[in-house]
This record gives sequence, C-alpha cells and structure tokens, in this order.
Amino acid sequence: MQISSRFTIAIHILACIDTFKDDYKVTSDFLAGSVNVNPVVIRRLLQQLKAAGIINVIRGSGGAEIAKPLSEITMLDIYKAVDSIENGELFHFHENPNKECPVGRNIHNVLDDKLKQVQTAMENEMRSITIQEIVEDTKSYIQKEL
Amino acid sequence: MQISSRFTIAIHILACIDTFKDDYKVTSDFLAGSVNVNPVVIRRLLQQLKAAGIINVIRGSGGAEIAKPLSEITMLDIYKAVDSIENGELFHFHENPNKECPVGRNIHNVLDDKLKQVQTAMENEMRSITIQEIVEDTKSYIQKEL
DNA sequence: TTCGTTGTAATCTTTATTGTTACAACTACG
DNA sequence: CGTAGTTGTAACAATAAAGATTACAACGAA
Repeated sequence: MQISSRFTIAIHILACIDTFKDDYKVTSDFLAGSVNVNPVVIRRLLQQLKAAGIINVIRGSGGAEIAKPLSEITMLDIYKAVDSIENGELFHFHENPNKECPVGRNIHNVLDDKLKQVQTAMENEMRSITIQEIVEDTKSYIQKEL
Repeated sequence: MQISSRFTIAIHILACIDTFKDDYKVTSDFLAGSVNVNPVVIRRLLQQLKAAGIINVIRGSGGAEIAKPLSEITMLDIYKAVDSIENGELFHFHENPNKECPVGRNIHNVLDDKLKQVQTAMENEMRSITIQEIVEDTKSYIQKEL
C-alpha cells in the first residue's frame, strides 16, 4: 500500500497558508476548496499539525497560520505529524511466523535491522527537504504563469 | 499505510527455500506452515517471484528453487517483484487538487520531483541489501541456537 | 491411473481510509 | 447581548485494499 494522502494534503495546506496569508483568511473551507476534499478532513489535519507545533489554528474567528520559521519545518516533521504510516513502522511484517520453524522464529532477528535501515534512509531524505523550499518553488511556479 | 506484508513474506519464502533446499521438498504447503498464512497466498507470491525470474516453481511434482545466484538478488528486486506498492508510487497523492487555485494547479509541479527523490533514496538502500546477506544471517542465527 | 502438487478464479472477511452529516463550543463584531 | 462564521469532534457511511478461504482444473512422477 501507499503512504496516506494525508501527507501530500498536509504539504498542500502549508503551501496554501503561506501563499495566501496576506490576502485571505485561510479557513478550513478555503483550504478544502483548494485541495478538493471535505472541510472536516482538513480540520483533522490542522489539528494534527497543530499538535506537532507546526501551525496555530484560530478558534472562533477562524483561520490558520504557520507557527515557526519555514526553514525549520521539514518534510519529515509533516510526515510524522500527520501519522502517514501506522505506529511508525514503514513495513508491515507478517504477524505470526511459525516459532516451530527455525526460519520462522529467526526471521525478525534477521530482518528488523535491515528494514529499519531502509526506513531510516527514507526519513533522512525527507529531513533534507524543508517547507521553505516547497513554498519558494510554489511561488516561482505561480510567477511563471503570469 | 504500510508497505504490504507480501514483501516480508517474500523474503521469508526465499530464506526458507535456501535453508531447506537439501532436506525437504519446499512446497507451498511447507512454506505456508513456516510463514503461517494460507497456501494460496504463498502460491500467488511464488508466481510473482517466478515472473520476475527470481525462482522456478516445479509444477506437478511440486517445490520451488531459487533461479539465480543469491548475491544477484537484492531487496529491491523482491520489493518490485511482489508489487509492494501501487503502480510503483510510494506516495498517494490526493486526486483532484483544484485547478482554479494557483497552489492547487501547481502542487504537482512542486512536489513530484521531491517525492521521487525520497522514494529513490529508499530504493537505493534496498538495492544495497542482497538475499545472500539475509540467508547468511539466517544461518548464523540458526547456528547460535544449537 | 492415482496422488500430491501447482495455477488461478471466485468470493468473503476484515481493516483502513476517506467522505459526510451534525452539532456543541468558541470569538469577534455590530 | 446575540448573531454569524468558525473550529473541534463524534458518529457513521462509503469505498477500497489486503488477506483468507474454498474449489477445482491442469500437471507430472511413480
């Protein structure tokens, strides 16, 4: 299976918040319009991003804003914030290898480290990409349209 | 979501085939016993591994064998053989960003390369781990038990 | 020709994701 | 005040994917 679209939606949300911060009140409805999903889906994501300290959400009057410098928010932060995979494990290990079989009872010993190594390589790459880059790229693509 | 357990099961299968090749006829039932899943699940995986040229499956009399040197089979080969993710894309991109919105119509331009970059980092790490290592580790863990 | 096996279709169950409705709680503002 | 526009969140429906299971034809060796 693939990594949940919550991840790309969350990035989309942050790009919107920054892009439109001066011209619009960026509400869950506004964001839902750009992403093209139900506003409740957006609100749930906003809560997760807020819990991770990435954004502030203004209750009552509405709107969301980014809570810290864009250069200090990485793809990995977002990935973790929105719980893109189950309990932090990228690979779904088959549940009950047979303990009676020599291979079955050792397969975890053999694989766990190697799977972790792969997952870490992926996470390190995510850590190297910041929202700042993403927002800058977005602005430059929008510029090019004019 | 996580990467399908087909991936870890496929590795488990290969470890079994090699470990038991001299002492047992390694059938789908035998493998199903070690992995602890239905034999049909195993047969489907055997077909995928066969299609990728990784194993041969003996029809009629039964059994499976590895088709090429262990050092030439990487985790990435297995990962791709068993279709661990949908149509080769690790990330599920939200389907219909709004083309009326400047961010919505450019989000793919902005993200596609970066997502690919992360996926490639993961795949490169997988390419560096061979079944030979895995089989050797398995044998050494089994040795240690005695 | 019989036996154990593979190859594969069909179907069911389970689980996760995503979508939707509904409504209480909240804040700013007239 | 109280009203309008929001957020926060529960509850539940819809969809989709994974995995389990049953069934059986095709195959090969003895």
